[in-house]
Amino acid sequence: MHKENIDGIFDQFLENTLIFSNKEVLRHSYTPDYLPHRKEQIENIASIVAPALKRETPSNILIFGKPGTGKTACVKFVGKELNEVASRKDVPCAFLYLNCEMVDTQYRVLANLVNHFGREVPMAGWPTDKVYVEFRECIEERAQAVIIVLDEIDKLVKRGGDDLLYNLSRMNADLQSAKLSIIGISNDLKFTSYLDSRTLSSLGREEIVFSPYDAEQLKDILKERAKIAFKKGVLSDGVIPLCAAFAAQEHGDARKALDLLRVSGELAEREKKGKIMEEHVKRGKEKIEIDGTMEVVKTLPAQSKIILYSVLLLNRSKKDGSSAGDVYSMYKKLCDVVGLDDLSYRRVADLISELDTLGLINAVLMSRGRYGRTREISLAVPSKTVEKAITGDERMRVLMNVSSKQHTL
DNA sequence: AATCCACAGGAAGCCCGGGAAC
DNA sequence: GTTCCCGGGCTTCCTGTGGATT
Repeated sequence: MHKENIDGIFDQFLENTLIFSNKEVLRHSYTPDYLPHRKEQIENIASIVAPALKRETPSNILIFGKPGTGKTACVKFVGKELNEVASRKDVPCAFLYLNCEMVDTQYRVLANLVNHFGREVPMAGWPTDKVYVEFRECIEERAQAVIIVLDEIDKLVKRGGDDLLYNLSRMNADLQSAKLSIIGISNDLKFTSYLDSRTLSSLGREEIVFSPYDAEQLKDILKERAKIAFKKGVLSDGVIPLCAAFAAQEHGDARKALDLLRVSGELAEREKKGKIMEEHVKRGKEKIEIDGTMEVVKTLPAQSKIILYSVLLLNRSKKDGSSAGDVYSMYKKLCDVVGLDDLSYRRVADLISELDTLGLINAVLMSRGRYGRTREISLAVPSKTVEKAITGDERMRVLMNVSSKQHTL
């Protein structure tokens, strides 16, 4: 009897998929078999990488493009094909993918690579050069052609991993039989300015740019996925164009378009509607924005939460943006209220920059002439959402009692 | 033209914890 | 245990700077 009950609970969710037939297709982890409007780039990458199959060294590649322009998907696609051909023809060839957002230091990248070949290297503890030696032995041993994909390579470089790139790009010279080449993927066009010129000339032998999708192209992408993702006839006509139009506004980000389509579907499903309407897309857009900021703010470290709350309070009492100095003195007061030690100005300045890159605040460098140079800081997301997310944290609850009037400067 | 504000942001170094090796 | 190495968070000290005011 109990069992029946439990089954019943899940049946409710499993059977009621009026909308989706395969939701996975709409997630970004999914690599599709067909990438509309990227034929040129795929062929380009493939032609550069192809020498690996003839036991020659492929040139290194740098790939640039805004988020959601299909860089990762294309590279992974080529990699998959390459691995297939290589194993069919019995050519020793390895195509390794690493995301430098997670694996963001020289040591960790190397350790990851070596572990990939089945040798054990601890994730900490060894001197770096020892890991280098290990890596070289790995690939020499099998006389492999190794293609390393470093996704979000700009993150690695900004955190001081440029040594790694230098060393890797130079390594080819003293390899006996193995071949090594690197594909770097970056969102940031200017990241090359952080690189040593020798590294750059080797790494950027080939450059490929992925331009943002326009609304028409996004429509094609969405249509392609929608075929697999949804049951027949659940999409009303305006849905895909609307998703595409919203995403086109946001720099042609295909991921956002897919997210929007998925969330719209989920909304429709939750309401037990058999059809996704344009209205679902509009609400879906709001939901994504709010959920996104909630999540980001909630996971912020305590110090950053206090800084963000300072910006919020200052924004409420002033019309224009506040200076970094204002934020800091407010921050110190709030630290006192919460009962946390305050950090140095220098440190807070860095945390402010982080909040800026997260898109939670806008920090614009302004020169006020005689009155100095400072960043004018304002909130970039709805203050209600931020307030809700921060005061949801037990430790921050006392901040609810602080009104902006009490603490104007 | 010189001054000078209110910071920006680089460099160096400290301290800690995680982990390996001896 | 002691002694290494790595990397993150943080502080201290520092030099650099756009432009309104003098």
